[in-house]
Amino acid sequence: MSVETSGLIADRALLGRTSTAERVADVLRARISEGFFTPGTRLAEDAIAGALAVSRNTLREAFRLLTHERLLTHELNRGVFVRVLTIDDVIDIYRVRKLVECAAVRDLTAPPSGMDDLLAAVSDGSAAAAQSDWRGLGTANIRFHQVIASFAGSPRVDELMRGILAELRLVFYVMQDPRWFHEPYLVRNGEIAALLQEGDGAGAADMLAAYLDDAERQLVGAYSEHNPGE
Amino acid sequence: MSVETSGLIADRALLGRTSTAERVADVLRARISEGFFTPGTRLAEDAIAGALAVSRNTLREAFRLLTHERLLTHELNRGVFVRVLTIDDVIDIYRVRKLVECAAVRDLTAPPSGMDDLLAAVSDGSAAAAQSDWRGLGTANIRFHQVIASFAGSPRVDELMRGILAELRLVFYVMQDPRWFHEPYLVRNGEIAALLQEGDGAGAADMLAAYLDDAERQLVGAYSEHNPGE
DNA sequence: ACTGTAAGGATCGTTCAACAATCCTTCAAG
DNA sequence: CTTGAAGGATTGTTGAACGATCCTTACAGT
Repeated sequence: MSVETSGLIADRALLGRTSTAERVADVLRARISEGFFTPGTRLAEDAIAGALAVSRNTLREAFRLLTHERLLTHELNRGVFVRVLTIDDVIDIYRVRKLVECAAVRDLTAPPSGMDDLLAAVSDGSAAAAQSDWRGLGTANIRFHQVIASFAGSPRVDELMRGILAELRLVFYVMQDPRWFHEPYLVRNGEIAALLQEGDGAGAADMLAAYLDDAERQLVGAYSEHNPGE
Repeated sequence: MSVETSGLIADRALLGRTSTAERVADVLRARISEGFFTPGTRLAEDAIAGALAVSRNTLREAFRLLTHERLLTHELNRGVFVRVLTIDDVIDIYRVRKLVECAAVRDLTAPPSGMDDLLAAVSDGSAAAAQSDWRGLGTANIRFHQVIASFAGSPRVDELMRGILAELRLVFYVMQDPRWFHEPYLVRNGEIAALLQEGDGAGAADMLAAYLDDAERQLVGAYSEHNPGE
């Protein structure tokens, strides 16, 4: 190479433009996670293709992406629907979270890089709670755990966690009253962060496990009550 | 319900027929994992659509699926290619395997259900090795670890593992001499299975960690030698 | 009241053809 | 050896079309 190009390889990602199908998927993903499309809603091809001004074929590519992310379910000849999670799904999601999040922190003996992101998520949560912004509290809480998983230092774990938490959001928007669900865990997030800053990964892992058990219990309880069947 | 239907819910999956795009994805996935399409190969839309007698649109849906599974990469306006793993990918794959497989067995205190599948994988591997069927040995080895992950009892972990191991196969077919890579681990698989049968999950987890460290080292060494760049 | 059948409309599944946008190759010029 | 331009090839996206499947409604039949 004649000139210094090594500084540019980090910019490659910026060049990776995005196709229409992916942008459509982004829009739908955002709409779903914001609760605009609630679980169980059917997404008709003609209607949505028309509304977004894309062709049905392109929309179907986007549907395939989101179906693979488990945000949509696809029933042959019936269309795609926003996923409705069963209790088993919720249980499994927490199984994965316990496995991943605890393993990500258990072997830590020093505050990992990215610790500031974790503290930022905690303080953002506090700020949101102080303003009674319960939706913001939920977002901060989710980011907290995303950062926890990132301590594994693995892109694949990050992506897994992103998907798992996106699924979990499907539940949050089914039940009203996010305050009731998110507020109790604000303090515990702070305690976990403190343990990690002291380099006590094992202690943080134990506390996380208890945390997740409680959250799962609470969620399953509310869910089976809200959805007596199944 | 007037009749006993609870036994039928397990059959629902059988009813879920499959679309053309998914069948096409199945074909391509099999071709990739069998080494027919080697990493780096470009999959031209016209050629493959014609060969499989499906339309380009349907084929593109299949491409999207496989891209999301990380078996293909998609470059805008250039087409899709069979994924070529970098050393960082290999390292990350083993990071995930260590995290998942060890966590799946560490807390076991009794031989889990599915233990027979594990033993079957071991004996299948032995049988394949006895016949110098190195490809069969590799398959048995992969199944062994798939079963290990299944001890987590989580469908999502199962799917994650399926994807991770499918990615790993991309490496196996790049390097020749599967015997050299798979044979040394046959004995260790047996030892791990024995520990699990004694209910010593922690011991099995430790041995798995060492196993995976060795395999990663060996693979990275061979890979950087085969691929000096990067 | 319950089951079965038939017709109709709506939506999905898939294909095909077309065209613009982008990339790759070739080749000539500097 | 690099730059630029022309040309062909492939992808990205659209629109229309048609058969297949599902849903709804209506109409019997028991």
